[in-house]
Amino acid sequence: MAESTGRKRTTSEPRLHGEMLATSLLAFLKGCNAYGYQLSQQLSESGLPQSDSGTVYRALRQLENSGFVSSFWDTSDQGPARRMYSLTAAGELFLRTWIDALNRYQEVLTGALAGFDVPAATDDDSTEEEVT
Amino acid sequence: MAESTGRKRTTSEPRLHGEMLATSLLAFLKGCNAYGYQLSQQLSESGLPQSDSGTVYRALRQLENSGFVSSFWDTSDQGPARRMYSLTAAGELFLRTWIDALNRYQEVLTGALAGFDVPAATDDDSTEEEVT
DNA sequence: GGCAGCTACATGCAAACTGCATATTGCGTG
DNA sequence: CACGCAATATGCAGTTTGCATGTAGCTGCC
Repeated sequence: MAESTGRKRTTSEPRLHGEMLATSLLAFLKGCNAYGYQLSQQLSESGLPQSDSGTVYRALRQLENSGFVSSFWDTSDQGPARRMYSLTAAGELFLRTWIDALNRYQEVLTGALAGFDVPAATDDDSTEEEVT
Repeated sequence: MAESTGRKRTTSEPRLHGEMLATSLLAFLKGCNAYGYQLSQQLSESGLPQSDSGTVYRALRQLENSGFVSSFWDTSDQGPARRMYSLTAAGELFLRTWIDALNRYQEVLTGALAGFDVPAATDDDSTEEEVT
């Protein structure tokens, strides 16, 4: 319609993307093989931030280029052909490595809050309550 | 054409960036105020993936534009002036919200490795499965 | 038949982001 | 002085992303 050339970052919610999107996809594929549309919907129902379907398809392609997933065209069912993805050994290894890094990351975040108020502490916590 | 100008994506390690960098910075600032160089070094020693110092400075600027941190020039010590950052209330709220999303994200990842089905994720943590 | 609507994947574009190099200023030291 | 470190900042080109849009196959409905 009007001059809508500047589209990025308007008033929308945050979207899942980047490495967190990629690793979420790998995690879903660890459970069972799936295709893009299906994964996109699983993400919508996962409680994570929403993700753009175009970004999901591109992320899957990149994961394939990196060797973390493999794909083939599935025409066994009706409807448009589906590109079925499955996790490779390299993808699973990457996922595990990522989870290790994620634990350190989470330590940094929760460690910062630890001295103030952490409702559901991971381990023991002394008497440290709301500080206002 | 130019053979030395294209420097991206050669053979380097993964770097911390994006929202994970931003939230790590917020977490450090939750503990105490700090300036960019200092934060950049804390990140280097944190066990997280390394981060580029230029990216750190730009991330801090963006956090300030978003209202999550505030800054002032500190010239009390010797040496070049330091831009001191401190966490704002909005930044702390954002950090907490992010940690909530992070927990869901981590459930997705670890749930995938745990055993393909996490039906009762409420309070069924009596036994810990070891997945070989 | 016509056609709207859903499924499933893909891409064009401009804005945003990133890695690397480099520039700048202030200070200390041999 | 020349050099290096501390501390911040930016230019550049390649990459990623959000949003819109386009393609094609199938179903339901009149």
